[in-house]
Amino acid sequence: MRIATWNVNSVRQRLAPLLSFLKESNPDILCLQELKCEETAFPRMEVEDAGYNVVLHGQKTFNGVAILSKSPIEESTVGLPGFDHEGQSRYIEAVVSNGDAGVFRVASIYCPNGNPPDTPKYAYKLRFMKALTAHAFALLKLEEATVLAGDYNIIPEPRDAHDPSAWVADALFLPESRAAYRRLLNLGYADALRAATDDAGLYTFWDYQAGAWQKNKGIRIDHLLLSPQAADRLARVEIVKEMRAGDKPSDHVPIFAELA
DNA sequence: ATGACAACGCAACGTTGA
Repeated sequence: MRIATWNVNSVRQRLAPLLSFLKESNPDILCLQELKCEETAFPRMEVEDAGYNVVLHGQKTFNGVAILSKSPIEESTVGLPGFDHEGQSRYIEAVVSNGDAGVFRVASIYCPNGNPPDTPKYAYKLRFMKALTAHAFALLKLEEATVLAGDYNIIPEPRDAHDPSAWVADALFLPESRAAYRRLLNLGYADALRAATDDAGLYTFWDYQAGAWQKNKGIRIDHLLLSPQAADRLARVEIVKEMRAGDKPSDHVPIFAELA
């Protein structure tokens, strides 16, 4: 069972790379973030023709999250429970029965960026993380194979940035942000990549500006968090780095967890 | 060298993102 997450930075601009990713990488489940369109503008027919069921929470211009699944989606909920999202579409959760692989609960999450830190945007980010942590704690009690996947907009550790010193005052790397991420891990969720490797220099985002990709000045901010029941089955993690080098790339690349 | 990007809405350039 292969589950991936990808911030596409506009699903309409990324339709060709998305369809080629579905065909070549063949994920069973794919979580998307930053759709940047309302549900009526989502390329549903193209995605369904590629063999996927879809649930999504769209929004004009900004945000927007989706879950794509080869197997039928049995139930889905829109929005982070207990959180006043103020009109921002950043969370969708679904239960998928994946044949012999069993039942999975999956969330596609687009955590707020939070910059600049001295504004309400940062307070919103921390408030989102607090609500996410409370919900993640409640989900643990279900004792299911759960994957909380998405763009967390948090660099967990210095080894997750090409130049950590450049990020010390940024909402993505401030101590409060990193502590909020650690609180999720401390509940008992595993950061899939860190369960697989200790290597530094593994990134999921490279800025469009200043040749960041060519210089490999990246950061790791897209994460798959696994409940104990999911983590027990983790076989492999892969960052699909080559997607950043393709035509009209997103500034993020997909990351996969393969569960046995 | 102090610039360098992309997407949106909407038809000029300000806002947002990271």
